[in-house]
Amino acid sequence: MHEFEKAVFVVGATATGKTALAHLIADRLKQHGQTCELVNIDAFQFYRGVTAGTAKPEAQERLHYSYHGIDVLEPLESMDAARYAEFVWSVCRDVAGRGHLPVCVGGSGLYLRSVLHGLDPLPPRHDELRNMFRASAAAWGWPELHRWLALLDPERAAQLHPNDKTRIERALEIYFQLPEGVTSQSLLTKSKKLSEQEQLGQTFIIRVDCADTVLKNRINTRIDEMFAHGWLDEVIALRAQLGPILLESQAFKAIGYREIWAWLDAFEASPESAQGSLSQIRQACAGALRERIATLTWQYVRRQRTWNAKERCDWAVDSTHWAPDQFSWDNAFVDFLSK
RNA sequence: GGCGCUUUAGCUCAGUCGGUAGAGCAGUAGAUUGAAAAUCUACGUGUCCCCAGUUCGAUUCUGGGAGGCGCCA
Repeated sequence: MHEFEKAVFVVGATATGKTALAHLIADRLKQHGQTCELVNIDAFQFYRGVTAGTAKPEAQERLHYSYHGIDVLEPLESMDAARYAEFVWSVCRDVAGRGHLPVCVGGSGLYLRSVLHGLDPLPPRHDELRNMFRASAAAWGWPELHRWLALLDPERAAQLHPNDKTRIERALEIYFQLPEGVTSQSLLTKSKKLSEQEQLGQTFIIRVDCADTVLKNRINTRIDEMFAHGWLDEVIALRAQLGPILLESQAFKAIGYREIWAWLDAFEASPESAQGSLSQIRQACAGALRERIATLTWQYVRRQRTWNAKERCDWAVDSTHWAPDQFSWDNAFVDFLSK
């Protein structure tokens, strides 16, 4: 099974330098006559208007490296992992058709997984069903829906904790879309460890990581840069344009957006807002809010590392002392490129 | 200087009508099959500010001291 021919993946936790490494690879290969095109595998960079907080590459970089998969959705639209994999595969085929090399960059574990290995043929996302389940859960609580699931799909229910609302909801959504007599478990074939699962093409996986203290500093610096790039104004504008419905959107699940929103609410409700100026808001952003966002980002790093540890790694790059001019190719990577 | 409040986990604070204590957040580990930067799970010994007194027993009561906050001077 080949969903795409040949692709390089640059993966790793946030702020470890995936993008810089991908650009370096593209530049070096260009010198040897090989053109790369970059493909975003980040679950938030595809939303238009949600920019400052998602560390998207600069506009010139997007052109220069022929980026795909950035700003392809409106802020209130949503994506799912299976659709996303289809998109990446088709982009990679196009890129290969031009004789270029696709380099996929990103840190979203489930999305990487679905691109690298594919997902089993379960029924798709179904928002009407989800809304029904959510209404029931609001009345009865998720443990009650878990008990219900235990009657309908006992095998799946046994795997899920009664509080795991995301997965209970998904399991019910699957159950109600399957023909009678077909169980979700009977459709599952991908139960092997990720590192042992079949690959859907010829892939080379580069994993970037960085020492904790350095990474924490980079995260802080990056958050400062995000605010300097107008993160706050971006949230203010989106809020005025689209309103509270944004809080329900997938795009706004990106770290920091809901936190900034809540801070704006609190600020407007406070007495200081009467004579409050934007500079006061910016000051506050440099304080407690910034801390909170750094904490959330670090927690995310930990989750990414837990996930990444289970995926194959062909070349581990340590970006702690990042020096592009001293960077040398890994032999396995050279072999992969020449194949 | 006087009066009041306060001192308990890395932080914010509960609580023990006297039997050595627990939430949230943080932290650590793990999970993850179409929301994934999401979501979920597990993990809690800390001179209960210090000294003395009462008591079988004090983090808890009493007295003194020290730090913090507030009000009055």
